[in-house]
Amino acid sequence: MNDDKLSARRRQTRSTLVEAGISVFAVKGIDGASIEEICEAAGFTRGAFYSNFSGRDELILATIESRTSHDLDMLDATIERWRDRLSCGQPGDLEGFLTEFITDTFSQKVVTAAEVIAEHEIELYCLRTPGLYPRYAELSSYQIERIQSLIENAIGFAEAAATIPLPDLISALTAIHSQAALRAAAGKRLHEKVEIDPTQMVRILARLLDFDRD
Amino acid sequence: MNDDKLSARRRQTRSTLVEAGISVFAVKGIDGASIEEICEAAGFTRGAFYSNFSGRDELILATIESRTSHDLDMLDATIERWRDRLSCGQPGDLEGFLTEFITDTFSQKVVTAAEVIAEHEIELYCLRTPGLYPRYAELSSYQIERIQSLIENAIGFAEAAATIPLPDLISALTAIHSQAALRAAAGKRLHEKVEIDPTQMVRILARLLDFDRD
DNA sequence: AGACCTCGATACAAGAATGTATTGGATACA
DNA sequence: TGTATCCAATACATTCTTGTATCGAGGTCT
Repeated sequence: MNDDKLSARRRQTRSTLVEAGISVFAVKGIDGASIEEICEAAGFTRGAFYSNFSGRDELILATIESRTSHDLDMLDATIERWRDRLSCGQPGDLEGFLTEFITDTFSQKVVTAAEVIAEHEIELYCLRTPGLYPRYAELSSYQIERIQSLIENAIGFAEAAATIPLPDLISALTAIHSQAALRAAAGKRLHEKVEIDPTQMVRILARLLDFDRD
Repeated sequence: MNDDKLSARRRQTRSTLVEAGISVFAVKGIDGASIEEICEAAGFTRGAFYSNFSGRDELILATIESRTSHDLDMLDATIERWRDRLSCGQPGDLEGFLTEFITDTFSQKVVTAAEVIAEHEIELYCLRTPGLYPRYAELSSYQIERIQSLIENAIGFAEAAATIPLPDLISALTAIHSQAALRAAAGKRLHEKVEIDPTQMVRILARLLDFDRD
């Protein structure tokens, strides 16, 4: 987690290995991928790997740390953007507003098909690896917090109210997004970007809100 | 798929291996589980395994065939039950009706934590295994068909109309269910049963329908 | 420039997993 | 009872994977 102490070279190597891991995991699964394969994909040898990580689990750990930290930055930036927006006027048309909101919140999260698949793979891996689960759960909860904050803002801005408990609303949206991403990734080549049509989520979100406007 | 030609003994062995596979997959992941481990869990040796399956993929295939055929039977039975109900009266209170419907449709599907996790594991494995994906997709689509049929019935019975396209409605419900099942399975021991509180799904479904009643 | 240090490559040993070929016990059948 | 068949156990050869211990190139500091 603390990359700070590491030399630039080392940081670069680690990050290359992490990226390679994602690519290989998407094809072979986490346990199906040998350390050797990952190193090969990264252009290193196993020597480099074991000099940087104690083993597979530590690579996974580095992967979720890096991924989450990136996602959190994106979410925080989005929160900022929407906070600004709060002060400068009306939402305009509802459809457009929600579409923009959903796109902003969810679509920056993941890009290539490989990343989507690897993310699901990692989720399961952490679920069944006691040493990894607590950290995974912690990092997930940070993301949920941010998303909740975003949704609260947006709802307030739209002068609306959630008609179901907020946690349920959020988990529904993330579930739908996560499934949609996986479906979209299924067909594609690994490095194709995954585009998720926001209309399903928009429609559902719209239906789960009450609008006080007259 | 055609167990018909097999002797009872052979059928029993295969099914034991399939069950053992599910247990082991849930702990080790599909690629993390050695054939040996699966056999050990089943009380057989590798000789039995290779006498029954050509390799890991064929075991997975047998697993999804067996699982799906069971699920389809359940769904068909549920469809029957609801068709009967159509003829014998009013839905009564809406909340109760939807709760019963959701429970009926989704809750019989999966039982233990191990099964939930293994199911997700298998989904990803099939996604990245070209030889398995077509069959997996085919079997999934049968299930979707049944669920769609159920939902159509229920909506009609409740004298309601979906306010978003039916496929979107269904995929939303399955996504929510699937995520809820995984979350519920996460904490538990492998053979504990997973209970999914239907209220989230009920509330959302209710919000996604328009009721023509007066 | 020279000594030091960092970091990845190489070589090696040990262990794990796979798949096959063969064996032996049980069961069905005549 | 004898015999043929089926099916899982055993034994074995091979390949894959892992982790460590060592080496050496390239950079850094004085």
